[in-house]
This record gives sequence, C-alpha cells and structure tokens, in this order.
Amino acid sequence: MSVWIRGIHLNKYEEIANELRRRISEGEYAEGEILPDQMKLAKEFDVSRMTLKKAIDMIAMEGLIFKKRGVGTFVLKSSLWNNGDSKFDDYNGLTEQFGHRRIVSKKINFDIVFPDEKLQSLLMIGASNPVYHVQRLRIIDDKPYILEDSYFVASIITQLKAEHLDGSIYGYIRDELDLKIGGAYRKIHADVANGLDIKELNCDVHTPILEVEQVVYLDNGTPFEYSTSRNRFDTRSYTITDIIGNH
Amino acid sequence: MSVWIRGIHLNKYEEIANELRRRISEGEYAEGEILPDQMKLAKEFDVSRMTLKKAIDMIAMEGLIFKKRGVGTFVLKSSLWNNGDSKFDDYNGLTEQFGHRRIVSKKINFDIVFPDEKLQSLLMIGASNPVYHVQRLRIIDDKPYILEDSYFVASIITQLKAEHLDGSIYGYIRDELDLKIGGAYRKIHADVANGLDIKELNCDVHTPILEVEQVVYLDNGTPFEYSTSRNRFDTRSYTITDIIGNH
DNA sequence: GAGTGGTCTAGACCACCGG
DNA sequence: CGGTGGTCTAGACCACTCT
Repeated sequence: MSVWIRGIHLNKYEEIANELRRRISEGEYAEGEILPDQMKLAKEFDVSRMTLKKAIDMIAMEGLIFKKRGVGTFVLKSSLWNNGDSKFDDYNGLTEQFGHRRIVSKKINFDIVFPDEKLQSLLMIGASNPVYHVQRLRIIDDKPYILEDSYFVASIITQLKAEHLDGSIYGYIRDELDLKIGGAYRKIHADVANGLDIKELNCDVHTPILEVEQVVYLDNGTPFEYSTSRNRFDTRSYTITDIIGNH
Repeated sequence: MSVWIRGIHLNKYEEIANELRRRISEGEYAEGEILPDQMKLAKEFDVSRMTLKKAIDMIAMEGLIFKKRGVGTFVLKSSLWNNGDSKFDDYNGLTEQFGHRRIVSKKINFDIVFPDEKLQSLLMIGASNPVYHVQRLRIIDDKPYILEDSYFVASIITQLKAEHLDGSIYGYIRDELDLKIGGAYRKIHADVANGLDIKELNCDVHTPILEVEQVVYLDNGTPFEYSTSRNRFDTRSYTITDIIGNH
C-alpha cells in the first residue's frame, strides 16, 4: 500500500500530492480553475476520500490551491512570490539551498566554551555543559553573504572539527552523526551593523542588517543549536506563506 | 457531535486540543514528560483514534508537544520564545493585537488611483481597476510605531472612507463588509530609512528599518490588499515556530 | 435540493523503537 | 517481542454555498 521511488518511500497521500502539484505546475489545472471534487479524485486515484483530502490539505498549506466548503477547490496563482528567497520551512543549510552556486566558508572563530545564562536557558543545558562556538562567513560566488554565529551543544554534536566548518555542518549532523532535525524557533529583526559586520560583510556603520536568530531542535525535541545569521539588508529576504485552514 | 461554548462552535478535535493545552499549561503534563498514548486518550475523551490524533497534531504544530513514532508524545518547554512579538499567523490588524494599549492612527495619505504594473500583477486586476491607496502612521502609547502603505482593491473593499482609517480597516472588512480573510504571502527585509520614515518614525538617515511586504487574500483566494509595513529596527521583531511533521 | 468540503468512526495494517 | 505513532479504509453525517 505504498510506493518506493528511487529508494524513497512515499505514502499514498504524498504520491497524490506530487501528481496534483505536477498537474498544477504544468497547467493541466489552470490558475483560477476549479479542481475535480474530492469524490472524483478519490475514485481516480483509487483511495479513500480521507486519504485524498490529506493530499489536498498538504497542497493547500503550501498555498498552491484554495478550498472552500460548499463550493470547491481552486488553483491559486503562485505569482511573483515564488522566487529565490529563503523559505522558513527550509531546514537545509546554505550549502543545500545554493547547491548550484559556489559556496565557500571563511572560518572566523572556532572554539569550545561554557554557556552563559542565556544559552543555558535556550539550549536547556547546565553551566558545565560545553558548547562549540562557531563563527563563519559564508561566501557565495566570491561575495560575502552571511555572517553566522552559532553555538552547538557539544554533547550532541560530538566531535565537531575544524574541517567540518569548511563545508556543511548540517550535512555532518545529518549524514555522519545521523541525527534528524525536528524544527526551529526563529526570530527576525533588523539591526545596525557592528564591527564584525563592517569588516566581513563589506559594509559600513550605517548599513542595515537583517538578523535571523534561531534555536534548532532535533526530532526528539532536544535543542542543539542557537545561532544568529546576519546579512546586509540588500542581499536576502524571507518569505512566508500563510493560509488559514478550514472554517 | 459537537459543542457550542459562548456561541462558538467547537469540533471535537478542537475541544480536545483545548483541554490538552490546558493540562500542559497548568503543569498536569509537565515539561519533558510523556503523554498517555493515543489509544488511552482516545478512550478517555470517547472519540476515535483518528480524531484524537488530529487534536495532537494541532498542538504539535504549535510547538507545544513533540511526537516520535515508536516512542510516544512529549511535552516541550515553551521557553523564552513566547513573548510579545508578532506572530506570522496573526491576521488581525494592529488594533486587535494591541487592544489593551492606546492606538492612534495618523492619516498621511488617502486617495484612489489606478494600479501600476506591479500592483496589477500582485492583486490580479487590470489597469482600469482602481485601488484605494492608504498611508497611515500607527501610533501606540504616543510613540510612532508602524508606517503602513497599503493598496486595497476598490471593487472588493468597497466604500472605504476616511473615517475607517482612524480605527481598524480590518475590522471594517470583517464586520461591515462581512468578508473573511484566507491568508497572506509575506516577505520580510531590512531596508534603509527613506524620507517618510525619517519624518514619521522619529529616526535618521542611518536607522535600519524592518519592512514586511504582504499580499492578503480573501477566503476565496482573491487578493485584495498589497501593503508594506515599516518599523524602526528596535521596535518590532517577528517570530516563527517551525515543526517538521511526521517521518 | 444538489453538491461541495469538513468531521468522525471502528477498525485494520504498517513502520519504528525499545527492551 | 510489545507498544508506540502513522496510514488507510468505507462509510456516515454535518455545514456550507449556490441555484
């Protein structure tokens, strides 16, 4: 009752969601058009209506379609908002996001320290539980891009070494440590440039900075990273799709 | 098979979610503790397991609990991230968000214009379809807070009048026009202060600005508003909770 | 009234984790 | 192995919108 494609297991509702996404992106269901109703689609895919609805719900959450009780389900225009901006539900590091471009990391700082009170609280650890402190400048296509200041709980992200900093730390966490990421709390603000920004991001005292502050959790709920990522205001923005469910 | 409380209809899964939230917030299920399994909870609330799971899924999406297949469901610590910041899933205007404080709006501009190409595309309207152009400074507790620059599709938000600008435009949309909001696309960036910012937000040329750009949709998928909201960097930030589902 | 999506059931089987 | 959460079913009834 499920399918493997290229070694990846897909549930029925994921399969159906993929097929519906394809039909929408290829214009088989045009913008503004109404989709076949859930009964018809359930019959077509030979699944129960509950399962089909789950697929529909996923796509609706992504903002591709829109449901209205008593009326039907419509295709929304993906419009101008589907650009290259960072999405909030993206848990890959920069390395994966910009895989097609040349990414280099410049190590600014790498040591292991004891957490201050703020870190202890955010990472739910004690004062004697050391954390790796990593500061990197990520460079994309020869241009300075993001200034990262990260703290990793040493007892979780074990054996972090200088050579990992050159590439993707998240790749190390996922592939070598075999840990899974469960989610993150993020906070965005604007800020004034500080000394390090000025030095590394090629800006001056008056350049606005966009900062994303985050605590990242493993899939068992344990926080393992606190970090801030700083960009020049003109190099990055964030997009969010927000769809109210039901009612 | 459902309940009305204070005139509001609640589905079973919403009822159960509320009760579980209460137990968590009052410490009946303490932080880090495991919840009774889904079968037990389903029996307790006398619902099917599917319904109970739906309640659990809602709370998990909010970041209150964490599920792990083969293990169980745990309470997460809500921690320091539950502060007064704006949430992305908040569709109320400022007036509702800060209802307990004194909000005043200063009208800067109010007229009706024809949309340029960017607006035509974002709002899915033609060049001859007029839009209201509203610029307001929102003042909270006597301090300038947000500079709003909004365009409303005139054929949808009909009869918008100057007096509506003093209060909540969203209140007008919801209560008088009886329209329902379906969702929004939002984009956040930092920016340099422009002339209007300097004049109205009490800042200077070098003050970083946090800007939120958004297109808001009705519950039938029709876009009706494009707006930008600008704040001084030190007066507002945004938080997002991101939980990866399943797997 | 006809047709849509939303909720809910009672049960089945599966995938995963721990001991 | 037993117990967890995840998926899926085949149907029922409800809430809503439109004609």
